[in-house]
Amino acid sequence: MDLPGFEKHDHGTCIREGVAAAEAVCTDAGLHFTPVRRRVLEILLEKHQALGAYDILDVLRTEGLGSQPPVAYRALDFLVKHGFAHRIERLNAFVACAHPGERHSPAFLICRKCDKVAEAEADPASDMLGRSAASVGFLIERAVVEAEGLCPDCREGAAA
Amino acid sequence: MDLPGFEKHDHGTCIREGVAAAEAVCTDAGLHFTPVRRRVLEILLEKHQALGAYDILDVLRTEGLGSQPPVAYRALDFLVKHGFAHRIERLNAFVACAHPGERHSPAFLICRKCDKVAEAEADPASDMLGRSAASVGFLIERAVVEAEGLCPDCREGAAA
DNA sequence: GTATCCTATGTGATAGTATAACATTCCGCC
DNA sequence: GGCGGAATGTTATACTATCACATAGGATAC
Repeated sequence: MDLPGFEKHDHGTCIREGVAAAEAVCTDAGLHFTPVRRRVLEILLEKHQALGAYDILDVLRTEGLGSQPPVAYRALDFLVKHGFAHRIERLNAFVACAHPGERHSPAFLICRKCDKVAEAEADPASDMLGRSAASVGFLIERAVVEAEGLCPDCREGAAA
Repeated sequence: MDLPGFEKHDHGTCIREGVAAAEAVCTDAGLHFTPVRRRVLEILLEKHQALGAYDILDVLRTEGLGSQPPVAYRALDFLVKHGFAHRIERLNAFVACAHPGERHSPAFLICRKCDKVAEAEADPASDMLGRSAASVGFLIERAVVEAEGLCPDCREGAAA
């Protein structure tokens, strides 16, 4: 499995590909990939970290792209809805999707030290939770799976 | 697996046992199971639903047990810290623990229709996420696993 | 070409969630 | 009876998110 957040990679490529993928999907589906939406996705892609809506709004503000919370929230809603970004419930924050365009049910590994977030795959039907749910007749529509701990780099540096 | 939230049960027993278990653990560990803490646990145990901190505060207020947010948050922090309750990140809300006193890493099934929450077990090391994490060297310390969907009862009643 | 509609954006106000900071009280212990 | 730690009371404020309504822009129908 590839966990882009924690491995060496060409980050410029990351950003370009993320934006390009979103653009392609939008063109295909007739969605409007407007300047604010594009810029918010770029901001998210710039780091493998989760950013709060107000962090993003701060950037938009300095760039004259919007100054009120709804501007950021609307762009984020669009990105999340169409699978270009994900919301991290644990952090009330957002990350760019690592596999835009593909159907997936994401799981996240969140480093509590450096705040990096990696996206893994966790098909809810296949694991223990899925089996418990099936056994009582619960229908899972969406699953939030967020693990918190230490990434490989931070583990090395610190005993705690 | 037993999922108390969705099965017929004697709910009075639920409450009494929950409080008794917490009391026993506190006595053992020398923790102070104060009136506010006890009452907040009771409030949570009254429903198999997640309650917001301010919902709880409303009840405390009518009973003269406290009127400001920190009162509720402090009691909830205590209950969560010692495993008598859990926070549901997806809902910014809290539920009583279904297995107080036992070590466990909980997973939740949240019904989007009736808002009931059942607690299941999801050992993060055993599933797909655990394997991805291990394969890149990520150390999982805590996992949030929250599935949203339809409980057995609500599934019957509704096509959607 | 302009009327219309739909989508997106701008903006002010407010709702909902959570914590900081500091004073006070309670209780066990010396 | 004084001390120290834990819990609580209270005020204020920070952070997260949405509502409501006005405006703009671009496509389509006539």
